[in-house]
Amino acid sequence: MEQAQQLRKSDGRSPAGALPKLGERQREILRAVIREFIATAEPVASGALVQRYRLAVSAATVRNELALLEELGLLTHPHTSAGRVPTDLGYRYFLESLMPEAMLLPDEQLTVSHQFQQAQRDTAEWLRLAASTLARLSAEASIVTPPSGVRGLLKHVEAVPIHERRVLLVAVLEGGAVRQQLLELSAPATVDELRALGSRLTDQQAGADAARLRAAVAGERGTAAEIIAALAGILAESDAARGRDVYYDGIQNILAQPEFGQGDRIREMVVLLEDRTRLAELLPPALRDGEVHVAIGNENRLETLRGCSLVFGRYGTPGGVVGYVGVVGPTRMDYARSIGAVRYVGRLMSDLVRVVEGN
Amino acid sequence: MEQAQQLRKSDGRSPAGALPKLGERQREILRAVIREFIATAEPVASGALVQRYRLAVSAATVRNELALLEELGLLTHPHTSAGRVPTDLGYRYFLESLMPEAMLLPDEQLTVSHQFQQAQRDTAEWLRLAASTLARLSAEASIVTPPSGVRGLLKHVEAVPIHERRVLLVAVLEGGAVRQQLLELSAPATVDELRALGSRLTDQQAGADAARLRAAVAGERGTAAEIIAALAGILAESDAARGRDVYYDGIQNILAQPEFGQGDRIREMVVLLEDRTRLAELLPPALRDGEVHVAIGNENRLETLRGCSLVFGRYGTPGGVVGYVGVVGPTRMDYARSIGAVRYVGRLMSDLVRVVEGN
DNA sequence: CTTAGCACTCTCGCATGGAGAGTGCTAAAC
DNA sequence: GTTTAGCACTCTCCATGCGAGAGTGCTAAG
Repeated sequence: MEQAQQLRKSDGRSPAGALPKLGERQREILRAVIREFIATAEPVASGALVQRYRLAVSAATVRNELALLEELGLLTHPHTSAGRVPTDLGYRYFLESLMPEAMLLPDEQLTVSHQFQQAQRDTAEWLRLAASTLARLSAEASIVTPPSGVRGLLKHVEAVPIHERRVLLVAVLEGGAVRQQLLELSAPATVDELRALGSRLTDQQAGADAARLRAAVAGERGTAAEIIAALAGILAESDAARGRDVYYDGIQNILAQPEFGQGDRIREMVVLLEDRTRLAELLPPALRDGEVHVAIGNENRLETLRGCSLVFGRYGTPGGVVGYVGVVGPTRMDYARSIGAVRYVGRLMSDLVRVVEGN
Repeated sequence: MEQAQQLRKSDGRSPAGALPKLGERQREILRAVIREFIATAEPVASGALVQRYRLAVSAATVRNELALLEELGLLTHPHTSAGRVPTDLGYRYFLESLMPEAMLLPDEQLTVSHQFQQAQRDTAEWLRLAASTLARLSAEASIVTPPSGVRGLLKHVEAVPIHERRVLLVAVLEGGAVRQQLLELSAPATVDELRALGSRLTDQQAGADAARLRAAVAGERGTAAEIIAALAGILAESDAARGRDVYYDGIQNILAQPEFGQGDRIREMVVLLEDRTRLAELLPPALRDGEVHVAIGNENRLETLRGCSLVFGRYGTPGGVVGYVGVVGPTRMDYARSIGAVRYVGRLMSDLVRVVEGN
C-alpha cells in the first residue's frame, strides 16, 4: 500500500508492528464504524451499521465482531448500552491500512494552485494564503510556519535614506524573505554614499550569516560598521524568530465541531493556537519532504490535545529552507481530506520556495 | 468633563442630549450597578449593592431608585425576581459621565512603550505586536489595520536578480511599508542593468502613485517598461489590500467571558474576526487622531455584535497615513481599561508611523 | 458460525417539587 | 415627603424520579 509508506509513524509509541491482524470482515466493519463516526460524531450502533453499509450479515454478528474489535483496543464504549467509538489505536489502524487514497480532487487542486500563482507578492502573504487555504480544504484549523534555513543568509542589501541620519535598511535573505529595520546613524550620510554602500555590501557579503557579519564589523568604520552591525542583528533576529512567527487560521472550523461544543476545551485550544511559542513544541521531529506525519490523540505530548489529531507536512528544499504546514482538529477528522490538503499545500509551498531560490 | 469631550458619540442614534438627567444618588447607584455587573456578569440585587458599596440607605430605597432607572431605560430585568442588568443606554450614560479616568498605569505604559521600541523591525511585526499588546492590556479581542495612505506612493525601488530572467522587485512605499514581487522578465538583464534601473526609477518616480506609473509605462521599453508596469500593479494592489489585511488577537480573552460560554455566539464572533473583508464594515466613520469611538451593543450595525461593544481609535498622521486599532468584547467590558489601552497603543502607532515618515 | 430473541443497562427528556433569591407593594416610621 | 421594615409573590435552579428508547450481551436455536 503506497499510502502507508508515505505516512510516518508517530514516536514509536504505536508502531505499525503492534497493530492487530484483522480478518476481512473485521476490517470492513471497522472501516464502517470509523466512517460513520467521522460523519456523525455519535457512537455507532450495530443495527445502523448493517442498515447503512449494506452488510451481508445480521446485527448480532456485527455485535460479536464489534466486541472483538473492542477487545483488541480499536474501539470503545462510552457506556454499556451505547454504540461504539473508535480509539486512538482504531484511527491509527484506519490510517495505516483502511483509508482511501488521500488526494484532493483535480478541480480543487486547480483552484488552489491558481490562487497561489496569483499571490506571488510576498512571503507573509503566501503564509497567510497557505493557512487560509489549508483551513478551507481540510475544514479544520491550520498552522503554517515561515520558511527558514538553519541560519538566515544575506542575499541583498539596500539602505534607503529617510530623514537626515535616519535610514531604512532593507535586507533580502536567501529564500526570498525581506527584512527591514530602521536605523539611526551617528553621522549623516548622503544618498549616494548609502547607495554605493548597499552595492558594496551586496557584493562582498552575499551569502553571509549573522556570525560572519558580526566578524566583518571589525574591519569597517563609521556608517559602514553601523550598518553591518545592524544587518548582523537582523539575521540573528530572523533566526530567533523562527518559532515565534506562526500563522494559523480556521478556528471557526473546529469551533463548529460538537466535541468542542461546550466547556473549556475550545478555549484551551485557542490559547494554544494564539501562543505562538508553544506551537513550536507541536512540530514533528525530522521529516522528509512530501512525507506527512499524523499524531492521533494521546500520541501528542500536550495535554490540551487529548482528543485532537495533528496532520503535519514539511515543505522546503532538501538541506535548505524548511517550514511546516499542518492542520489540527478532533481525532474524528476526515484524515483523507486533511492529509491530501496538507500534502498538496506543502508541495505548492515547496514550489514557491524553489522559485524564489532560483533553482 | 474632559473625558466626555474626547469620546465620540456613535452615529447619532444615542446622542448625549437624549441621556436622562439623574440625581446624585441615582448616579451613584447606577455606577455601582454597572461596576458590579462588569465584575461579576450576574444581575445585581439591591441588597448586594447596599452591602458592597456601603450605601447610606436601605435596600428598599435602592429598589425604588432601581425601578426609576429602569423606567428611564438605563437598566433591565432578565425576569421578575432577578437583579438589574445595564442596558446599552445605561452603558452609554456610564461612558459619558460616570466613568473614571481612562488611563493606563504608568508602569504599564512603560512596559508597552519599551516593547514597541524594541520591535522596530518591520510593519507587519508592529501590527502583530499592537494586536497582541492591545489584547493583553484590554483583556478583550483586538483588531488592528495596517497603516495606509489614501493611495500608496512609491519611495524607493530595487530590482534584485534571482535567476536568469527572474527578478525580485522590492518597492518601499511612503510610510515605510515594503512590498515585494517576483517578476519574470521577457528578456535577460544583467545585475548592473537592474541596479542602474532601480536607481533611475527611484529618482524619477519617487512619490508616484499607481496611476502615474501606469502612464509612465508608455514612455519606456523592454525591461524598464515591464518593471514599471509591475510597480504600478504593486501599488494598486497595495491600495486594494487595505481592508483585507487585518490583524486580530486575543480571541481567548472573550472566549473566557460567560456571555460567550455556550452556543454559537462565540462561533459567530470568530467567523467575523477571521473574515477579514467583513471586518472593514466595523470601522467607524471619519475620526480624528486621538479620538476614541465606542459603539455599544446595538449601536453596531452587525447582528453578530448584539451584546458586544467596539472601542476604536485611529492612528496615523494628519491627512497622511491612516490605520485603526480597536478592541471587541461583551458590552460588559471594562471601558476605562479598553479606552485607555486603545488610546495609548494608537498613540504609539502614530509615533512609529511618524518616525518612519521622517517628520 | 450465524442469528433470533430477550433481559438488562444506561441515557435522555420531562415533569414535579421544594429551596432560595429578589422584587414590588403596602403601611408604618422618621 | 421620604425612607424603611415586612411580607407576599414570582421566577430560577437543582435535585429527584420516572418512563421511553436505544443498544448491548447473552443464550439457545438454526
